[in-house]
Amino acid sequence: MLKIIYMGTPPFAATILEKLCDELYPPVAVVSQVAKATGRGHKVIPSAVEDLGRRLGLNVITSLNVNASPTLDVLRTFEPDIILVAAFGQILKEEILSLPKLGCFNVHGSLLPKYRGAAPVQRAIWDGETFTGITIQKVVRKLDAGDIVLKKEIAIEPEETAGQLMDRLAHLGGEALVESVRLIEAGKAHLTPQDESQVTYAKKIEKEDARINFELPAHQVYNQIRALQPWPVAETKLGNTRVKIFGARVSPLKDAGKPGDIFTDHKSHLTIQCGQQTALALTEIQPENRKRLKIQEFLQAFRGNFPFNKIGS
RNA sequence: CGCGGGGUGGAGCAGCCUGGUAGCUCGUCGGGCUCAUAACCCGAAGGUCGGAGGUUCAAAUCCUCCCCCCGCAA
Repeated sequence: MLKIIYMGTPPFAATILEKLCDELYPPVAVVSQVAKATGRGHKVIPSAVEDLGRRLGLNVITSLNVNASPTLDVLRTFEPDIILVAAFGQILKEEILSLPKLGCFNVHGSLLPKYRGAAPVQRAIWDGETFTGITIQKVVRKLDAGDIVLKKEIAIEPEETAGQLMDRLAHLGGEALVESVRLIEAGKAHLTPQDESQVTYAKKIEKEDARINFELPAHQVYNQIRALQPWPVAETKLGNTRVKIFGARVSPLKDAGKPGDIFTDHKSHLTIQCGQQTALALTEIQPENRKRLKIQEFLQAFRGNFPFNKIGS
């Protein structure tokens, strides 16, 4: 029986852990980030992986730093054959990488060497890619630069958000990981080096990435809106109110105006002029402190007298 | 005990400060107009104003506690 240590934190990693257990590869230990006081009222909520691990009766370890001796010492006692990592959120140092006989392997949400880094799914959507995938790679000291065990491709739907794609990738990632573990266990894995000339990076998404720039063409804004769900969600300002944009579609332009100009019938649609003669019709938005509203519902509050003719700051 | 906004017919909101007949924009149902319509006109149904106490002649409105939703920050 293969002794596996699994490291992961968010729902993406939990989905993969579930698959692993379903396929009779339950880890001897699960490592996750420590639950922090978070959210409204600073409630302490365990990570998705910690939560699932406990529900499945697995041996769950939470650690602020797996590379530090208290946790490291515990991990050693398991004498793992292999360590599997998915969206864990900590960089593994040499002591860990050399711990398991078969090595450490990672589930990455892109087709490496493209989109190395923290936000491969979001960046792929933002860039308007039409397909992406999962790569199972050996973990090395350089981030996401390890040899590849296998890749699985998937199409990105035209209206798909990062959250939806992430979900699908998690399932694909589970399959890819199980397949890889079988290969590795049987000694049949062929590790392929990455083509360094094709490398691109997927920079971490920051809160500041949320601000929409309507000078850009509508399709780019639209991609941003899809890429930033469920977090941090693309936003702009309407008067003094911050407004998150959840849904929109590129719209044929009827009137010409400056980027940020609003065209509305005060009733059923609200279209914004974007750059390069394009326009974006908002379909679902959320003003701060309110819930998500279809554009018709939002406009209703104004009773046919929507007072703004510009959006953005 | 992190900061803040909100819960009013099926939907979205106003009214609350300065207590005194439940309002607006829609939707629904019925009727009319129209070649026709998600358009227009007429009419109707639908709410113990999140819950529980309290103050008052009188509470959506003022006070107390509780529940739920949301934004920020982390």
